[in-house]
Amino acid sequence: MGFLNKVILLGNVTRNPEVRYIPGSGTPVATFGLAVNRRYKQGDETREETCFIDIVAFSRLAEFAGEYVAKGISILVEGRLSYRTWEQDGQKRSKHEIVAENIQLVWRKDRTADASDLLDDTNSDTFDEDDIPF
Amino acid sequence: MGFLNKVILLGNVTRNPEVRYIPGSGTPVATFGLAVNRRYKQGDETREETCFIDIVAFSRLAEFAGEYVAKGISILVEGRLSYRTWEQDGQKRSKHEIVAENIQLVWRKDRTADASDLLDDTNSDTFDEDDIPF
Amino acid sequence: MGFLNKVILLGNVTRNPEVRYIPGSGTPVATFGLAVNRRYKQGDETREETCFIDIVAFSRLAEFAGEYVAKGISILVEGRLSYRTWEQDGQKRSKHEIVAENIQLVWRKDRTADASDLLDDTNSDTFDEDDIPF
Amino acid sequence: MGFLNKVILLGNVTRNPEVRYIPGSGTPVATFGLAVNRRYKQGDETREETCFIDIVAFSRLAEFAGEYVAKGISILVEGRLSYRTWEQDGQKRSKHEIVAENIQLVWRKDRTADASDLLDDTNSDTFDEDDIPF
DNA sequence: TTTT
DNA sequence: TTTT
Repeated sequence: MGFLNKVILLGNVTRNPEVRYIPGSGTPVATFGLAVNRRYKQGDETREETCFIDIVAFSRLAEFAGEYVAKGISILVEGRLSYRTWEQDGQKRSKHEIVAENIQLVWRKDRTADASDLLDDTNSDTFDEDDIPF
Repeated sequence: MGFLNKVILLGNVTRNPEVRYIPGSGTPVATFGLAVNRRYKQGDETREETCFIDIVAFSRLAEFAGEYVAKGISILVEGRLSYRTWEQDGQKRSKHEIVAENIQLVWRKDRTADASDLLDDTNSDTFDEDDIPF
Repeated sequence: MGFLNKVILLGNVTRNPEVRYIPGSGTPVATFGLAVNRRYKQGDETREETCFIDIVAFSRLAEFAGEYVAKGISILVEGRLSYRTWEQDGQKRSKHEIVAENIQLVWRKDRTADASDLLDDTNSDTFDEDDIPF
Repeated sequence: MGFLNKVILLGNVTRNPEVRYIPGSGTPVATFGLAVNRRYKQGDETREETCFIDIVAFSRLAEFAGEYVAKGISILVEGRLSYRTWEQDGQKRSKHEIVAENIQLVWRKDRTADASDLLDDTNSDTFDEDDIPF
């Protein structure tokens, strides 16, 4: 059957990549953490919530990650959502992570130069004139 | 700061939506499960892995889900990846889920009419040279 | 430099695919049209606008398109936006089209089972209680 | 009916935004150009092609663009593909552009720190541009 | 916990 | 386990 599984995240790296090698094939596998923040308004308070997720990269992209991705930098990750299950000490465990298919290093500017506050009302047809802050 | 958190999934609904109402505001919240399969080749075997993830919808989209989404059907979900943490019996628990921002009901045709076999070789890490037809 | 060019469209096929073969290599190339509608409200009128765009597929995906894609059906196309320029009768001409990287055949249900009207207000944080139509 | 029209582009701004105001409503509208490059391999040569497209932003996002977007900078644009038609001097004209729904300012690092080379082999086809039959 |  |  036909499916689609597409994830695009722009966020901050929370852990340096760890690169391992699959026994046998020797394929490199890199794992690191990503934090994607989101600012939203609740009444007149601005709140923030953060999505933490692990990123996994294979092969050449793993080598790239091992070399250029580092804790604290901003990256853009395109990939697919994955769900892994395993047993640990007789317990079932499971985990969501992103299998990266593309990684872009970006350097985001400071918050004055950012459109994220506007996000919720950016459709031309739901625009609230009173809401413009400048 | 500026972030991007975009997820698009086409898969099968694994559980009928459960609709609850937020105490106080009464905002409807619907939750249901989605399975997104992926077929890939390992050597000359065709394998399948499934990503299971919970979908959460709010407000009008929750009511829509409660009315039209049902176990077994195929849907397209656009939304954002979310990570929730809470305490349960003194234990820290956490969970990834998708906050839906758009849901489309689709009806997929049978597998003969599908391009998913072609997709698998596009990952650099599962690529099988013998498979190229030209 | 690093770039990202990602397009995902769910729409109706407006022309049967035409399949040609690149001289020399014999690589198949399929071209067909796609219409993606959008419904929105202007005041209290519901309006509709349609985005027409040509889709190009290569190689195995072109063969798939030639076989299964047909005028009138609904498909999901994932790909990248492309801009071609050429000369015709001494005139510069140019064109945007989508280079498909994945095509899924879908069969959409009738409009009663559809969330597209809800699209503009589906964020939990911009929800307007007065707006709920049921 | 249900449709999906989602575009995500990371590229360079080619023209400073021009901000106009819709007569009557006074809604701001910003327009500027974006170039999204793509590097790919043809045999053992690395080639580059560029997709040029105009971006349109409305309302608060238009004001944001007028203030922060400038020729030469890198931005991430999320939006939808749009197709406009009009008459000019008795001639039918038409145009594709992106209606922005989110803009992120990013600052990309130099090319050594980039994964785009790795991306190219993920397309199953490496076709020869000179051979396209139209 | 699971869909096809 | 966490980034800004």
